[in-house]
Amino acid sequence: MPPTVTQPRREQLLEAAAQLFSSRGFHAVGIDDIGAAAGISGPGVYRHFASKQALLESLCDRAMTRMLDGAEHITETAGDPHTALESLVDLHVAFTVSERALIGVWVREARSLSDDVRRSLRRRMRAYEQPWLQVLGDLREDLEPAEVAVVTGSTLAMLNGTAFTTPVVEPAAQARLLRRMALAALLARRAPARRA
Amino acid sequence: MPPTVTQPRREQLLEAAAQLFSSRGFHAVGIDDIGAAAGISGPGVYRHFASKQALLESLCDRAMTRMLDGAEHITETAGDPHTALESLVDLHVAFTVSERALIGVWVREARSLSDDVRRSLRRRMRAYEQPWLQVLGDLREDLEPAEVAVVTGSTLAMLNGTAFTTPVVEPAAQARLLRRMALAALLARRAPARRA
DNA sequence: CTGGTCTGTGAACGATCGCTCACACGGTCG
DNA sequence: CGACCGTGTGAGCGATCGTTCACAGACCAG
Repeated sequence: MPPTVTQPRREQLLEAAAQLFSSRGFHAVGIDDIGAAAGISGPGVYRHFASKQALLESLCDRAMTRMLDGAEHITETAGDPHTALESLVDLHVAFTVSERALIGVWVREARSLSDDVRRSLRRRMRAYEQPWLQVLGDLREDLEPAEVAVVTGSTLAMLNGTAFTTPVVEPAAQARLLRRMALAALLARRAPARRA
Repeated sequence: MPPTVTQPRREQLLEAAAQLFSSRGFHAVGIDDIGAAAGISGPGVYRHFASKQALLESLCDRAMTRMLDGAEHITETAGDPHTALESLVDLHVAFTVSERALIGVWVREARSLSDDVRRSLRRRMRAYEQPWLQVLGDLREDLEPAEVAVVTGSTLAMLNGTAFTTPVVEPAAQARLLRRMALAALLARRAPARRA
């Protein structure tokens, strides 16, 4: 076994909190639980974070930052709309696989944020959705802008939903399935292809 | 205006709790809030429910019962697999529209239930998904059973996800969109139909 | 009228929990 | 060495909140 490089305490706390908040919920997790999961106990957490709220804010901020970092990279290398959409889907699917806990926290615990922080994060979320709306608006001229938004939001909800179910197939296979489903949902026009 | 028939207090409490739990979260809502929203105050709630937990259990039980009631009705009148699947989708879409609050409570607050109750409800949820797995297994011979389960769960997650977003188009239009997306996602095989 | 049940109230209790505080230990610097 | 700083601890405070309790009015039966 290679020598285990111990992460800085702050990082341990963030990962512990992500796991705990995601599985048990923000209000059901105590400061003592978080500290214990990171190897210290109780009030030691306050040497690294100002409050339990601040921990939650750091987690949601981190989730949003990581999503935006990837999305920015996509829009730069934009090809034709269809491949761009495929790239966006692939990116988000990969994110739901690699950052399950962060997704779960963001989706389920955003309500527990202060109004200011929640508004700010929602703004950044809209920025994340912007390329989706742009690309899908080009591909789906049969839809009004509001409908494009609904389709985008529902697709993201489907992908994010995997953070709430225990995985039952290997991650790669699940990613392929989700990719196909997402693209089908995004591009579904009237009279979906029906096979004999 | 017809004379307003005042609902029994117990029903007022359930609806108030559904709204509050769904929008603010179980732990963030106080007994006083629930009572106030139902026209009584604080401890009066305990004349109708044994505890706050019991209220949550009643709500989740009600959500599951209403879902199962409808699903049972479908499997009786089963036609060919494809129309059966369409009926299942239509039913669930209608449910997400008419029972937004209950869906939100069930999806986000199931963690706050006792282990016993949660297990029982999860069992009933599997019963609800059973016809989906049956029908979809017939239609998608390219998938293994575990994959059929993933596709079903993801589709339901997409539909349920609408409980978390403020509706932006009229309900009927949203229902049509969701129906088409769900069917496309459920039936998406490799190489989704690509248009010029 | 009298006794009983149902439903409501305000006051208060008890437990939980986020958070603060006084203190301790190990490093580093002058 | 001694001062300081970063990091940890256990004890305890203060507030919130679910819950209980004693009591009161409405309604009904006998």
